[in-house]
Order: sequence, then C-alpha cells, then structure tokens
Amino acid sequence: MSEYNLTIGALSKETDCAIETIRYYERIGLLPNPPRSAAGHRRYGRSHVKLLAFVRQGRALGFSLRHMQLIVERGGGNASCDEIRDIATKRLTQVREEIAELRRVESVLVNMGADCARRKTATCPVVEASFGSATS
Amino acid sequence: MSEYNLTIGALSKETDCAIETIRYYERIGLLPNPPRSAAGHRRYGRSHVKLLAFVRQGRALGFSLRHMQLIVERGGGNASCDEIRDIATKRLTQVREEIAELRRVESVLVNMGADCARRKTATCPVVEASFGSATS
DNA sequence: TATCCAACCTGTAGTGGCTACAGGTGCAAG
DNA sequence: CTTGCACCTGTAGCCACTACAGGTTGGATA
Repeated sequence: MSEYNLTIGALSKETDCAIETIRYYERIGLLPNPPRSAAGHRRYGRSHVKLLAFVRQGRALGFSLRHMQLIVERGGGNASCDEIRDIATKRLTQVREEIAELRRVESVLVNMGADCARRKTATCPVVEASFGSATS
Repeated sequence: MSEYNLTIGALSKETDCAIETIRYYERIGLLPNPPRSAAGHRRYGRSHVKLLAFVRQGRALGFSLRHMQLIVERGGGNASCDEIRDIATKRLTQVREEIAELRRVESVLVNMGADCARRKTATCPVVEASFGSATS
C-alpha cells in the first residue's frame, strides 16, 4: 500500500525540479513533510509526484508560490473554483500585457540594430543619442 | 558653468526613478558619486539626468544592470559598438523567445478558463486534472 | 569485510534589483 | 520655536531559487 519508495533524487528527475528546490518548497510549507527512512532520508510516493508536478506547471504558467500554496490548500474544496479562476483570469490579463510590452521592446531593439548597421561611427549611435557626454 | 542644482528628489522626478534606486545605483558604482552640498546632500547636474535616463531606458528594454554598467563604462570608446550591438542582438533573441513562451502560456490559460466555464463541478477541474487527490 | 563514491542530510549565505524601514540631520515657513 | 518635509546612513526584507560547507548513509566493488 504505502509505497514511499522514491528518493528525493528520483522525485527530482521525475518532475524535472531541482533537489534544492524540493527541499525549499518543503521548508516554506508548500510540500508536506515526507516520511523518512531509518537514516533520515526523505521517501516520496505517487501523491508527491503529482503535487509537485502540479506546482511546477503552475510556476511555468507564471503563478507565484503564494498562489500555488493558496490553490493547493483550497485544493479539494468546493468554494475554491471561483477563487482559482479569478487568479487565472488575472494572470491571463497580465500575460497579455507582458506580450504587448515585449513587442514594444522588440521593435525598439530592431530599430536600434538598424541604426547600428547603417552607420558605423566611432561612437555607438545608440549610446551617443541617449547618453551624450555624460561620463562624469 | 557647474550647475549642480538638482536634489535627489528632483532627479527622481525627472527620470521617474525612485530615490532609493538612485542611491542604490550609486552604491553599486553604476552612477558616479555626485558633489554634495554643505549639509551633505547630493547635487546633480544635466549629465546625471542623461545618464540615469539612459540606464532606465536600458532597464526597460530588459538589459541587466551589469550590462548597463558595461555599456556605460565602454560608453565613449570606439571598440564598444560591436560589443553593445552583440548585447542588443542577444536581448532581441531572448525577447522573441519570451514572447513565444508567453503565447504558449496564454493559450493554456485560455483553455483552462474554457474548461472552468463549461462544467462547474464541486472540485475545480483544473486542480482535479493535474493534482488529483494528492493532499498528503 | 574494507573502501569508495555518489547521494543524501542540515544550515546558511548569495543572487538580482530593488524596496522598506529605523533612526537621525538640515532647513525653511508659519 | 516648532512643525514638517526632504534629505542622510545603514540594514533588513522581498521572491524564488541556487550554491555552498561540512557532515552522514547506501550500495557497489576489490
């Protein structure tokens, strides 16, 4: 039944999450304290793999650890869906803003490159333009 | 001539950069130590405004402070243009990768929202799917 | 059985780029 | 003369890790 046969290294490989990070998550209370072997080594089961994979997926989507903690705590509850959807919706808005901002950045960088390629003067035109002779 | 008549507060307003951040930049050697008034207050001139504005613009484009420091140091030199263009090119690549990644994230979030709206079960389907009954 | 090395353990400090205090000084207006 | 603001220094906190130092354990080999 209780097949806690995974070492922290094995869990790390399965979830593609660094060992240090797993211990960190445990320390901040995001992952439960796993059972220990006689020698004090952590032993994990399938449930831990699922939970950690879930957290990592959330992180990859840009949710904070605080948010993941909130979701995990409220995990099974029935009043939680709205709350979670709210978090997800906010994140979606944020992602779209970030994309818009990065596109602006992209175009600025492209223009910079174009300027740079056009005239190769002694002083970099990029620096020259914004920066002038301001070296104290 | 030497019109160092700007207080740190005035510089902060002109560059839209927090006072604490200005002092931080000075501490790490990115901004030069400005002259001081009799009372020990920092006094800035036009050159500082330009330099700080340049750094802030770089930051807004996603360059690290280390990079900005490098560019500022090499600022007037003639061998610097290639180096700077190299940094900018790398950043452009990175920005494009970030945009691609955020688009992936966006679509995942949209799907999540759709799932969520479709069936409002007791347990959140998002949590249910990835997370199962893993609450230790 | 002795030995070796990788994998584990704890605890602490460092990263980047700020941000937020605590506790003090200076200066001008009412 | 006292109120109140802007400034000063120095330190600690934030997030999410990451990187040690210095020690124990587990399993394979000689």
